[in-house]
Amino acid sequence: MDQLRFIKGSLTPIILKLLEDNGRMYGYEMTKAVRQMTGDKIVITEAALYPALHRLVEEDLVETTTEQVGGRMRKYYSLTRKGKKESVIEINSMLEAMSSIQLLLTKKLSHG
Amino acid sequence: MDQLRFIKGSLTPIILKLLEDNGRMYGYEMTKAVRQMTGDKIVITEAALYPALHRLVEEDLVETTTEQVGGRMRKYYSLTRKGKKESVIEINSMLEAMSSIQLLLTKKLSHG
DNA sequence: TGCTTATACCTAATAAAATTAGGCATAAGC
DNA sequence: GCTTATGCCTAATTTTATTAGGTATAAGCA
Repeated sequence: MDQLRFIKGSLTPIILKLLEDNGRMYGYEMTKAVRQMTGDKIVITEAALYPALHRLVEEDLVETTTEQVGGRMRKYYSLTRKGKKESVIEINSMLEAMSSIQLLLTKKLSHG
Repeated sequence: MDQLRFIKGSLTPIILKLLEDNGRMYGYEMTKAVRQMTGDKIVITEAALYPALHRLVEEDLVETTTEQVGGRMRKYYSLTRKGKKESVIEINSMLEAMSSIQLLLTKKLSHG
């Protein structure tokens, strides 16, 4: 069981879903959560995650609060009001698209 | 019913599936086939398709034969022996990845 | 006849998003 | 004292699609 291909474009909806379900999370926690929940099948690297989070902040879908925990800083990310609306759309749009692709890849594509 | 988001990375497996099922096809035919089969929900543009086909030829997964039909040239693409093996892997890998992402986006992602 | 649409191939420039390959620092485990 | 885990991040590159076209033949219709 090695790691699956990571589907490009799925990172943003995954982040939004995590925040939708958990209220707030910090980056490192997200990477661990996804690994754990998928048994390492889906691995979100920090190099992909942080730029994606910063994009979401830029788009005003996500906001941050920073806290000191132990001797380290933790930056919590959570959905803005706009982000809560958009995440529903984004997640459903991704799911619909994947269903169509699955159909294409599953059924016999005879043509002619 | 407008057009869905196109999932990045799905184009190659879709091409391979089309060729697997139909033996050989030409580019324009593929764009029409996918539109028709998905009711325009998935639209493969020629600007994405042709570079992808050329990449597959470069990788020796796909080969071409050119025929004159009417007054126009048609370039047929088909799987090489290597392409037939790889397409099974590629398609299954994509399907597995999508299943995992669907689970992530569907179930409650509580953490902690 | 002349205009538009369909067929059929393609490229160039750009943008978007991930990968590769790190850096930096604190804390915990052995 | 060394390694692993926690926790943030960036820069350069690569991959892949989008935007915006070009070229040409054939068919449909007014």
